[in-house]
Amino acid sequence: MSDTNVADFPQNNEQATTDVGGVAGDRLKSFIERVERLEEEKTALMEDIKEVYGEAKSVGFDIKIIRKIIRLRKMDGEKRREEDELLELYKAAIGMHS
Amino acid sequence: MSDTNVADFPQNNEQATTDVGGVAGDRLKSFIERVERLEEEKTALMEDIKEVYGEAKSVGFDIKIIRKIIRLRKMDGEKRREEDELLELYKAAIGMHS
Amino acid sequence: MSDTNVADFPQNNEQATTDVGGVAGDRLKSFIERVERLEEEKTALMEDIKEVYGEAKSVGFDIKIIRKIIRLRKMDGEKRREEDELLELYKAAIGMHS
Amino acid sequence: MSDTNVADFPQNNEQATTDVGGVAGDRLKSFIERVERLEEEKTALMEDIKEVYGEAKSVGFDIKIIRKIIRLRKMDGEKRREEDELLELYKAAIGMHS
DNA sequence: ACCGTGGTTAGCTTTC
DNA sequence: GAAAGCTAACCACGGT
Repeated sequence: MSDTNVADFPQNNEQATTDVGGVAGDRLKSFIERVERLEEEKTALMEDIKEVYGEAKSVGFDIKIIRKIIRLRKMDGEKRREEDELLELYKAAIGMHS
Repeated sequence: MSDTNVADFPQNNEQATTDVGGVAGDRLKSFIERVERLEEEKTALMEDIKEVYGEAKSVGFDIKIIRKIIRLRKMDGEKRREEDELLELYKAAIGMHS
Repeated sequence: MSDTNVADFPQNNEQATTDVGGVAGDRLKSFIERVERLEEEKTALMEDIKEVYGEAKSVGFDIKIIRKIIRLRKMDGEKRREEDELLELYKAAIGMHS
Repeated sequence: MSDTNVADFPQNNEQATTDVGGVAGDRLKSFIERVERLEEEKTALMEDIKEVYGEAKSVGFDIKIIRKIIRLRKMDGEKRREEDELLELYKAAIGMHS
């Protein structure tokens, strides 16, 4: 935390939190840390998602198909074309080559 | 959930969970729903992040600057980790196992 | 080159280059071939890189180490650039235009 | 070149090129620089490719379609499915919605 | 409203 | 064949 603290860049390290160069240091720092905390959580979530996919894969599912299904459900409606692709994937997965 | 349930596609809708076309329907459905739940959380998090940025902006900060600082700080962390890994590699190369 | 010429797909094969279905055939073809040529060069370059690694390996170096060093050096460059950009941003924020 | 020279890390800076810790410094440095040079060229090429796409776009072409054509030509054969997608894209481009 | 940039995801290659 | 790193494609945001 101390060595490469970029956020402190235009800031004095005296006791108080006051402005330097027109930038309210502490306020800024607080925003930065809030974002960083949220991004950490987001990263954790992304890892969780990956794990679920890994689990599904290890049980024999085709991740590509699952992803497509999820995307499809999100779109939900329009894009019938995607459904066609899914159908093709299913057929390929079953070994039913078109 | 009922209208465009693509996941059910190659599946019979009888009572049980059994295989259809080599795909274990219920198992699949469970994976899909877990991912969807996690992605919802992720979306919420992304909204939170946006809010923080918005708040910062409304108080006069430049979002671009904040983003760059955060990226820089992330790079610091990554760089340090890479350096540690490199050191490990060197040690291993010399035969100095940790 | 002649057998599966997909690019010609929506095109008439008459003498001239004119539009078919709203797509200017010759123009399109030219772009495609330029990209393909560049990608060939890129592929060659990637092979060269591989060769260098192979050579290094054959002389006893640990490729993993070399890769990591290169990545680290690249990060250094990127970080410096980012820092410069941040400085510019700060200056702009203060109204100190370079 | 002088400040963060990671490659020099476990190396003495005396006059000669000799081994330190079992690693032949100069030799290593040479490999690293060769790779870096090649990667620079590769990056330049990637930029050129982007430019071509940009040019095509500025003249009204749909980059997505061009990419798909190029991919298709590279695959050349197998993957009739891709061709179907291309057909759909064409139809959409022309405004002929399926 | 468009463009450019940056961040996310997906596919591929390569390594263990 | 599983895991990771790399590359490429995609998408969304912010700025102009």
